[in-house]
Amino acid sequence: MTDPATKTVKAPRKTAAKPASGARKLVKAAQTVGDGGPVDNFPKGRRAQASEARKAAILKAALAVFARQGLDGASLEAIAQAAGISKANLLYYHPSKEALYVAVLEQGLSLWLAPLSRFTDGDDPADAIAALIGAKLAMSRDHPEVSRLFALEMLRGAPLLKPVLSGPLKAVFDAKVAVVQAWIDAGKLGKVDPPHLIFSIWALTQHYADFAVQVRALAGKSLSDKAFMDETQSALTALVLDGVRPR
Amino acid sequence: MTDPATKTVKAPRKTAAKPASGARKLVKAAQTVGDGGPVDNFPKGRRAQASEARKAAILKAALAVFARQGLDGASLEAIAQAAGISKANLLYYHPSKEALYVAVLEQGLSLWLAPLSRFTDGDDPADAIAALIGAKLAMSRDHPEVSRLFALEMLRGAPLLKPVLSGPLKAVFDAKVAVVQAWIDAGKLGKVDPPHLIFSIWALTQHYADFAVQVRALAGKSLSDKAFMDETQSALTALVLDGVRPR
DNA sequence: TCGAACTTGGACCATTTGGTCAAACATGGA
DNA sequence: TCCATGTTTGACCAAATGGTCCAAGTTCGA
Repeated sequence: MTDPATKTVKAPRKTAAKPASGARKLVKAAQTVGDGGPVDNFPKGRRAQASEARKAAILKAALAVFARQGLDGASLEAIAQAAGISKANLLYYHPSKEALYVAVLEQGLSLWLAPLSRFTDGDDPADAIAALIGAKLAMSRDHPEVSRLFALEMLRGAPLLKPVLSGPLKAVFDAKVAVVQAWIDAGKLGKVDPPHLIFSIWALTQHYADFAVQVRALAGKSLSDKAFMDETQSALTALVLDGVRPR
Repeated sequence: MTDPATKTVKAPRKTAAKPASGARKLVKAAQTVGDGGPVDNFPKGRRAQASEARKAAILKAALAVFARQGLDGASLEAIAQAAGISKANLLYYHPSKEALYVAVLEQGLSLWLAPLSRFTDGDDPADAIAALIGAKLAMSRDHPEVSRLFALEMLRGAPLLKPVLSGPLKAVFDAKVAVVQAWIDAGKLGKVDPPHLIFSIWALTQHYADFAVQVRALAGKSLSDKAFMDETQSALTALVLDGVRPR
């Protein structure tokens, strides 16, 4: 603060579009995926509790709205209303719409990455693959909005997520590719293309969240239907493991 | 016009949200998918030609912008600029943003539905399935924006497309499910779940268009790369036909 | 050649919306 | 009890945006 003028200016109405790189924050969040974040379990006062509940409510409401309407389509007013607070209050917790969006993305990131992280080398590749399919499908059932949010972000060209994709995610991805390759080398798996296998499992499972409307229109069911969930899981697992050709 | 007042009022600024059902138009478009639309090949004047070219340019520009930014994120100004005309002129051709969006969707519908329509009963299910995968994958390579546009529409809950989904598309879908079932009954195919097989093929192939950023970030390639295209096609075909388990 | 019909875009307008501000309201510790 | 600190919101503001209007071209058939 050597310039005395800056003291009074106080940012003259958002000049130009700031770099606004919430991307950095997302990369950090992706790296600390397993640890569940800061624990801070010391005794909370009523106020702190209420505040935390509100913050959670805001993120939940924002996720719901963003996942349906997209970043541009969502209005702060709509999110605030869904969270049961005023728009001004919403902006008290998150300085801007994009910051809120980043916070939502950040929160979803761990859920998003968890299944692949748990995909580890084991005796039976078939079991590991089945487990991965199960985990991702459960994710599509229990948190379809998260899946949709990420799909939306990809469709935009992932301006905020790209650093995560080519950074932390690529690291995990490469590791899992190696795992699959090891299975193939050991003769435990047919000669498949490891990267494509992972893409395939993602595509197959996320489809049921992202294209849920279509699935519902054509099959008449959704994953929230227990029978349909089971049926889908077996169908996908069978497809990936054995394909469709008669044996 | 019994009320003299209405004469001067002249619709006081778009009253309430009209039904605005461009959905009807879409359903009709979906039904006439194969015929390539009205042919009208009578001699065209210079004017008509230019007009047609402009219309095409508009739809192309609109597709590009809508597919990236979504209905809400896209601005008429941006589309007009991409098409090289003024916003007012754009609105001369399409009465509203939503109407333009519907027109774009309508145009993409035939491309979108074509591969499945061509999926017919034949001697060898393996060939038919491989062909379907090839066609859908080619679609992802040659018209990724169309794929993304539809994905975007699904993620929104398909407000405009739902009638198409549960109408014409469901009809085609059911027919193809029957085809697959017949193969199974004839012992030409393993005991797969026909609806899920179709969903799977859609999911697998569209993934490479919709999640192209992610694929590029993780695999370093995209379908426009000939080698990667071939590799992807074999990988997906092999997966669907034979699965990953060693034989 | 001439005018009716088709095109085109600059100026405008109303509304929506992201964001700011200051004043009112809690609340919990001293 | 009292106030410093943290919350909450209604009133506002400026920019962006969908859409309208009208005047100025263009084209093409008669």
